[in-house]
Amino acid sequence: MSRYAVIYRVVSRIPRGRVATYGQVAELAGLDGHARQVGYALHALPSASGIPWHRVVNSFGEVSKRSDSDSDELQVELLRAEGVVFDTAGRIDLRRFRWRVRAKLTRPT
DNA sequence: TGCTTGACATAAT
DNA sequence: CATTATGCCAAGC
Repeated sequence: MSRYAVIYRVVSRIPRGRVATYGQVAELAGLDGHARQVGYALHALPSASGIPWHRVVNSFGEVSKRSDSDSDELQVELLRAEGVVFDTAGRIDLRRFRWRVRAKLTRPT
């Protein structure tokens, strides 16, 4: 199985209205630490793949700006359409929208 | 075939 | 969470 396939599977598992970071996806995909490949996998991902790639953001909960097109805007729109709220800095409050599947990553203060 | 770049993360400063 | 440096895998040239 390609590493990409695992990544896609994990991304597909992200609940609607929730977001996950590249690092988290990488960890869940078994690519612990290889967050870069997650982003690259999504980059190579076709638009019609049905994968909710827009639910994947960087560590700051912000939509990463890529070299190509205005897909970043699209990603924001898609997330907002799912109920995800962006603050004035264009970032997501991970404390509320972070996809918690791993208690290890959650920090209940 | 080999080097550079890329939707990032983490540790150190 | 600021910046800088390093690591990882795959794709492009």
